[in-house]
Amino acid sequence: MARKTGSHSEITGPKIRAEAQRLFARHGFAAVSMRQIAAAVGVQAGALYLYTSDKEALLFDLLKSHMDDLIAAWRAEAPEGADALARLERFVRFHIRFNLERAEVVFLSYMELRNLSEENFAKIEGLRKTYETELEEILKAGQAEAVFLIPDTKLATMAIIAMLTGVNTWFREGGRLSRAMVADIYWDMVRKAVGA
Amino acid sequence: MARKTGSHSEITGPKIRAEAQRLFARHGFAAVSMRQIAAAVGVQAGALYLYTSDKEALLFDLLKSHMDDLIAAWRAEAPEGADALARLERFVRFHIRFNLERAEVVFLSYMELRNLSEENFAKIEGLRKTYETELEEILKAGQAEAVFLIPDTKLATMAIIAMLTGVNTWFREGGRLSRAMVADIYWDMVRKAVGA
DNA sequence: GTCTATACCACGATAGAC
DNA sequence: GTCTATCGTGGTATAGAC
Repeated sequence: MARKTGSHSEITGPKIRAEAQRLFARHGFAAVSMRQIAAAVGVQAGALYLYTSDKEALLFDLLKSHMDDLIAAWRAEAPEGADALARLERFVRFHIRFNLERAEVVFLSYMELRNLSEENFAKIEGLRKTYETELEEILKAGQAEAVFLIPDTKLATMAIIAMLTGVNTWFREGGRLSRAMVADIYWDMVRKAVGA
Repeated sequence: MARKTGSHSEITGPKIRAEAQRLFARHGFAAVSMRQIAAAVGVQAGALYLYTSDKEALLFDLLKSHMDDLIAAWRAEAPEGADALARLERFVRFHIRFNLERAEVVFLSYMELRNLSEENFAKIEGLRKTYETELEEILKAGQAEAVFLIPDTKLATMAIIAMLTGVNTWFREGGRLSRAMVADIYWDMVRKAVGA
């Protein structure tokens, strides 16, 4: 506790990001005002500009951090030496778990890309492509090992990611199925879809 | 040609819907102003209110018409007497084709539901559920006939719809694959996923 | 049926006091 | 670091002329 002034910068910054994420996810980026975010944080609107250059930067930082986290988390968890089937299973379970844990920002990263500048959009799309390539490499490897039977690895990549991310649109905590049961069922469908 | 006045109501109404759809899809509902829509149509902002009660009604009408069209088109095309495998194939091809033909409003119907009032939201969700049930009934029938092997028909319904609708996010006319080839490949993956 | 004009309000962002 | 106050702009929607 080196500081003893009234400064709150270490807490206000993260609070702004958290409230912006919550509000953007709930109402949409364009529908949320800087005043609303400030009110949720407990400061005046002008104070937000000590932490962000403008509203778009607030959105971009959320999406950029999320994509970085996603890729880093997958690479930390990916079983490098394993065979394609084991790697695919790990990917499916990872994707469902990671996305359900961060439903708000995942939602944002699909819905609010339009509100980024051209260059910021390109950066996020690049990271998304990086992530998708991780899956495609697994599918190609399995195809080469002849343990998968996939008509087109690019389309299979897009199909699997869309299918898995779709869980976020309907899953509700405390519903009929637990996260683990959902992951089991999706893994079964994916495994069959790739012909394994 | 009974009319010969300066009235353009028969053309202005549809034009407003078309431009609103295009602009909402491109920039997002909240980011598009009534002035922008009016400018695209070629009238003044005030004139829009002769055709719609407010901005939200404009969005709701687009989504409602789309869902009605979707359900009607599927029911007109569904092979009622056929076996589950043939019905599923028809559904897969229908969904991809229909959604690619109306990419703008499909995009809206996934992205802009938040901007509807609670009751209008419920109406659209009801229609979506109706459509999803059409697929689930096919899956249940195939399960009963033992031609499908599906761990959970509800989840399979959501998974298949998410996977198929995902085509809209990456498909570009004139790319590597034609619509027909895409439909063939997706049908192959769906068929395998349901264990047929 | 469409126009011009405008009421009224909220927006993002900045300046300057404390 | 946060506040109050404010600038300039643009939002939805309506009134009344033609």
